[in-house]
Amino acid sequence: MQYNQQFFLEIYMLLLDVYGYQKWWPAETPYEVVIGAVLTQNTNWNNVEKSISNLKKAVELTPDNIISLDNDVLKSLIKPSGFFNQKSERLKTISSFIVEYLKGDIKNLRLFPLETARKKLLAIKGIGNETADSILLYAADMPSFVVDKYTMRLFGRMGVDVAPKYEKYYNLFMNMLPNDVELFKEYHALIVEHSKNYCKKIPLCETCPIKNNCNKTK
DNA sequence: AGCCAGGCCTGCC
DNA sequence: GGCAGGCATGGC
Repeated sequence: MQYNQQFFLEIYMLLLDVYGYQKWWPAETPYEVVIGAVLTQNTNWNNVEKSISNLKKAVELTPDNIISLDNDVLKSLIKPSGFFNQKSERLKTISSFIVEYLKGDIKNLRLFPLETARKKLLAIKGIGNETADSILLYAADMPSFVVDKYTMRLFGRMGVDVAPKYEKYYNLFMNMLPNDVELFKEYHALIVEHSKNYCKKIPLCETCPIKNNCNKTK
């Protein structure tokens, strides 16, 4: 199919019109974004909220406090969001990175060029593409588009045939969209909001509000 | 009752 | 470089 800058902006406008501003990421501080980005790996956000609530009741959310938590305590606090053995370690690793290389403030990622900051995050064990880009975009306010399974499924259905690699989708969005942090934030949030309800199974497409743009329903 | 959720790593080919 | 398998809980 033919797609260009206009196509990607049209889909954005369409989603915005249907769902309205999402105002992502749902967190009180940039560091809480980091916590949520790790905890939501392959996990429903509802479960992540339980974990974050548990953490907040236990300590003030700072990298130092998370590092200081006993491992078993940390695991029990984040238990609702699953994979707690891996995720407890990942939270400590990223927190140590923030303390050691960013003077305790994830916002200091902004001191580096985007490419450099991205590579630093991806070098951390347990931080993959989506988690890194979520942190860059929503915690550090840097223009790194977040691609997730939903994004690939939705745009794959619409005939964007760069699947299935994250890198290819990432480069596509980075090249096709104006370099605008607020646009990136809202676009990803809208894709998620849309995908929670639609684009799962073909029968759902019958009532999909943007089905006219989807190859599968044509 | 299964399937899925805002992934990532490892090991094998 | 691609792909299955493992990781774990809670909601529908």
